[in-house]
Amino acid sequence: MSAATIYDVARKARVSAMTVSRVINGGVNVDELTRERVSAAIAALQYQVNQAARSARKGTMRVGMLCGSPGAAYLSDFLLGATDQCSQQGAQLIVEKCGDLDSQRAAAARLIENGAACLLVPPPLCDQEASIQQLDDLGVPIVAVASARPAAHIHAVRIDDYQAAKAMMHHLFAAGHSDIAFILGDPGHAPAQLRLQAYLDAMSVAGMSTRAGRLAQGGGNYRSGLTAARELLDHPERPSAIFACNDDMAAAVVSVAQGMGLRVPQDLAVCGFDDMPIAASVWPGLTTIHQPVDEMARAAVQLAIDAIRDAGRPRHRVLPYTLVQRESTTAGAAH
Amino acid sequence: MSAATIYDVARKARVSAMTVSRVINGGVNVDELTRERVSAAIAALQYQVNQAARSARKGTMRVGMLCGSPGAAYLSDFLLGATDQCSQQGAQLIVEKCGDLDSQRAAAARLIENGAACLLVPPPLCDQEASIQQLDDLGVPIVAVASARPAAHIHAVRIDDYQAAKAMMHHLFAAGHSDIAFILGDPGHAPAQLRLQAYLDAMSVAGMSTRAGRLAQGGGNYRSGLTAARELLDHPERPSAIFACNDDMAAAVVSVAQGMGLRVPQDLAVCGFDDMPIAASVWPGLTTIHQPVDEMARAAVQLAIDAIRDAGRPRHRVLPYTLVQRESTTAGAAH
DNA sequence: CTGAAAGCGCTTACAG
DNA sequence: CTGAAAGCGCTTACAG
Repeated sequence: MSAATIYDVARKARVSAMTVSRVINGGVNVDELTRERVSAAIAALQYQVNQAARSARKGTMRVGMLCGSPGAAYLSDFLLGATDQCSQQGAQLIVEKCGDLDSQRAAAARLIENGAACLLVPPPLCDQEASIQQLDDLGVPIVAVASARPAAHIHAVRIDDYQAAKAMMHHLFAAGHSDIAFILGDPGHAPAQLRLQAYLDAMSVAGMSTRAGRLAQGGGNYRSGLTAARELLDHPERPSAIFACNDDMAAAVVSVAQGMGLRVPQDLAVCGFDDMPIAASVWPGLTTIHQPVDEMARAAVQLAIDAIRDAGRPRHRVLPYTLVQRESTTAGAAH
Repeated sequence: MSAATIYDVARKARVSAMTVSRVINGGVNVDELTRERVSAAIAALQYQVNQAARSARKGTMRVGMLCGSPGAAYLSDFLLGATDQCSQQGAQLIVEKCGDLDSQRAAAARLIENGAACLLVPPPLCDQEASIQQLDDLGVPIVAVASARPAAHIHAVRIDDYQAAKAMMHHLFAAGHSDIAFILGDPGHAPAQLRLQAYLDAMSVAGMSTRAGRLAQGGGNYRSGLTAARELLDHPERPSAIFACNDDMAAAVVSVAQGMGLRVPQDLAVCGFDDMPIAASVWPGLTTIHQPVDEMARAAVQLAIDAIRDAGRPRHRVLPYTLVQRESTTAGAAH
């Protein structure tokens, strides 16, 4: 049988299609009892709005996305989540890549010209003040994704990087580590600064002043992780654990350690951040913080759609992270 | 002014909307002169079909995509191209991730249940015979993407991996290299075998029998590239160039070489394959083969849509690759 | 608070 | 080869 239409629902609830439409669209001016009858009919018939028909009437809702780092590992997951959420809502996702500020301006202009009524801005763009400022002037709402400290006047979806890094530190403490080193991320990556701050605060609160040779600057990629790891592990007194600001660098640490004949995690515990595919594919698997990229993308799209439908105060959603325990910190650890 | 509708075109061409519709849909039974009048009107008015309205009438066309390696570097570019092409054609892209054969069966079933009328199958799935066989039984057309040797009875989009690798060999020959080593890719990656074959054939045709110690097995990722590079460069007589089966491994070769104090490209030329983001981000930049991932995705979607509209003989499209010359093979080379 | 009517832009039978 | 009519499923004014 084919899908139920608004008329099926109307008949079952003994109202007009108009009233069903009102209920669906969160409309006001519907009697509470009527609303319940309609809702019950919708549930019974498993009615779903025909998005194509809706779009035919209202025009297609378009969500634009600015993409500043085309090679980013999280991007494909983000696109998966974003396109799916758009489909479900009958919206269309349009994406433009861009680099510097000038190209961003051009890309944003193209998105808007093509009908984007709201812009999604992932890192690193969402963390650059000049970038956000420029977008602000465009007159469409902005949704920052995974920004470290989103401005109050724009929408935002993120995790709490600070608390997540704290949680990781407590995991290491609980595993018996006290001499923990940290590899910093790309200086341009704002959330990385929060992670560093959490490391420093956790060490300080635990009464473990960070000794010299326990911090190394990384650049976020695997190669920079190799260099940083060598720097930390060449120290005469090795740390017992290394917390890398992301998984790529943590994977590099494991590789360097193993190259030096160290066993992970027995001789050196290693942990990362982000839970990118590499975290599960190296051996031993990396203990890390899972960022719910897919859900963040869906949430961002939903904020965008809500903002398009009825502009309201900017909303900030903080999604829960998960500490994923693998073998790089705990021998024989279960997932 | 708002976009032109089919009625605007009809009025301008002095025909009915019906006839315009026929022309748009490649319909038969239209007088040649009428068709020309209509086409002219379409061009003059810059008419574009309102996909939402069309979908409202015909139902939304859905293209399914099976995703077997969620972390793959090409995936985000592929999704970008595929979603964009789908939008333009008023189709919807739905994606399901999967792993082994059982999960593939389930994922494909879900796609079809959700309305997918054609399935896009990227690597590695499209190169596994069992995988294709299983999908064949589903009754929807299949489009293999970047398959090495696509079966004749399914649609396919790819580049000519063999010719591309040959071209790379000729580039190296032209740069004065004759003692060239090769790092093999993931054994499960079928196109990698074509690249190896091209290397072997090119060496043989050039009269340069491959000496011992000139082949190293890699796994496709950066780490395996490190190991393979060390193996090749520890040989008492070093090769003058290394051709890695993909960019990740080529980047690793550069790193190992530089760690040994070798200058790239003066002491060692290095090249990769695929033109992933890493190829441009390392120093020196990697000479590599550009795969037009975006266009391949668009072409795949178009084949899918054509197959849905009117099932015909399977079509195989071979897209042009590009040899991208960067600094890793030629000192001071321009892009 | 609720509904009858008209229309979004296109396509599907059905005539001629 | 061409067109008038009806309808896809929904929403937008407009009444009441």
